[in-house]
Amino acid sequence: MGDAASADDASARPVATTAGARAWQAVLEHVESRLLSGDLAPGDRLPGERALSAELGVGRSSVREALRVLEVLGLIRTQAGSGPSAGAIIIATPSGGMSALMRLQVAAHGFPVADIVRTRLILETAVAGELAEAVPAPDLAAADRLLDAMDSPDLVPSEFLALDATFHLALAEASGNQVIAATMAGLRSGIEGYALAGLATIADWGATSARLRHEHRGIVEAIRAADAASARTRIHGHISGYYAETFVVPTAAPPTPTPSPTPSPAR
Amino acid sequence: MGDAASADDASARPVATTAGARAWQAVLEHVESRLLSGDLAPGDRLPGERALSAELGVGRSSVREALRVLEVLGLIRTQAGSGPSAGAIIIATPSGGMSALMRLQVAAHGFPVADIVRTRLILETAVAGELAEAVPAPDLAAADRLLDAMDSPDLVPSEFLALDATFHLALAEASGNQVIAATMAGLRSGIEGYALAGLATIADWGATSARLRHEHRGIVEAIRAADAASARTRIHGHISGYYAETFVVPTAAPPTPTPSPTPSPAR
DNA sequence: CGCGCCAGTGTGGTCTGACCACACTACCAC
DNA sequence: GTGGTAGTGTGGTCAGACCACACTGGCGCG
Repeated sequence: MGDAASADDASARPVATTAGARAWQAVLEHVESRLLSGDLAPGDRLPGERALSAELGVGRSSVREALRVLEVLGLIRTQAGSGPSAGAIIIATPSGGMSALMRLQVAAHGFPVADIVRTRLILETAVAGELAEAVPAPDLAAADRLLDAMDSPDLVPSEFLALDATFHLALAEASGNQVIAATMAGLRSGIEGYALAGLATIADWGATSARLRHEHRGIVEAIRAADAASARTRIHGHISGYYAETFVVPTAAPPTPTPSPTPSPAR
Repeated sequence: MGDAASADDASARPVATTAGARAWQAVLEHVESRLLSGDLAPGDRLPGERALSAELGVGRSSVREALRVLEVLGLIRTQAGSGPSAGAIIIATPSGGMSALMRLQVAAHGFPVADIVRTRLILETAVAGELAEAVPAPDLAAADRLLDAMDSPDLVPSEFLALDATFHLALAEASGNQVIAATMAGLRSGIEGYALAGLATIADWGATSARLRHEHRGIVEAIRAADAASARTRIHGHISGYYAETFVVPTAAPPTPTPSPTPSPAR
């Protein structure tokens, strides 16, 4: 299947509101085209299932199958009852869909954990570097709050890990790149189980958490100091260090390239 | 999954085979747990919809909604009829799900096109660097074939672009990182429409395509020469160059960091 | 005996109609 | 005016019924 363009590709590109071998795909395409045309935008309500069913000439079950997909993909939120907040409402929360995708693919052995870690390494290293180089200093308030919360001495490891994950996500969000932020959320979700399992292999949690906290501070510090090289190196060591400590994940990639960016285009 | 508003970290983790406010979620969780336990693996057939329905005590429609999600996410392939290839079969083809996710999120304005391009830049630059540094020289045969195909003089622009996309995907696949390969496939799918639209803004297609072909050769050449720095710089310039030429997408990130991998701190 | 056709069977795909729980709305009694 | 209640429309779920399809097996013909 790894052949050239369009081998599988679940949804064809007919674009037409109709068409589609399967009825539910027609619904998906209809919604997509209305989204692309600007007819539908985040915040809008989709027609009711029965209305959509009648409008497209398909059964309600088919409409529901499509809506289910949209819901899992983080495109809509459904709410029973009546009133302004009821029905299927367009939202754009990719992290949910990304998380579901990653978790299931890991479960089905579609994504090796090592690949996820390596991808995290690449993305986070790049994010740290970008944050450090960002001209208008990025807003790290959320990250700071999380670091403070992680200093609380009575956190159980799993709580600490949750804060840790949120901290890394906060950095990605601070970069302003929504694709990276959502991808990071998904990656983390995919390896969550493994990170928790790795917890058991840590001998001295106190020492490890202290080290992690220190590394976190160092990363934020490097970003604030606009020291991209240091930020990249630190975050790379931080991530690969944790996985090296908990379970064997060949990090493969070199610690990190030095920055030396060209002066740079504005943005 | 409706974590839109509140802190989204840990949510949707019931894990239990049962549970789940909605019936279709129970099915999803059941499949996921069987996947995690190794009870189900790629290549296996899921029980029939009717059997699953009876087994879990939910209606067939609910089972179907869950299967639809699994199908879109690239986890299963369904085939009507009878025989060994019929039914719902576990596969692990994340690129399909990733593509659907990206396309729809872009359509719903959940993902700005600029962020996708920036992410592509980061991933591809890293991939090029890794390929150049890979100890057992990576297999670039697929990439070579695509480059040869792109030399054909009678390609229409859209065909050329399709080959171009496949070439970039081939590089990602050569890196052996499935997460990156799938992500790249998704990213490309999300901006496909924009790339095609940008085609119209190119004045001299012949010159542009010649330049692209030359840049491609240069990238592969740098990788073969194990010149990571050059590979990174070239691919960064290649990608940002095309988008700069077709439509305004602030590439933001600096051309690319120089390599200087761990082992040999040359320079 | 061998080959080809065809009913049988089980699968996913779809539709229909029904019921439930819920949330909001409107109305009516006090 | 205030309170509660019936009404209405939504998604959520279920049950049953077809259909198209692909494979299986047996039957009949050569």
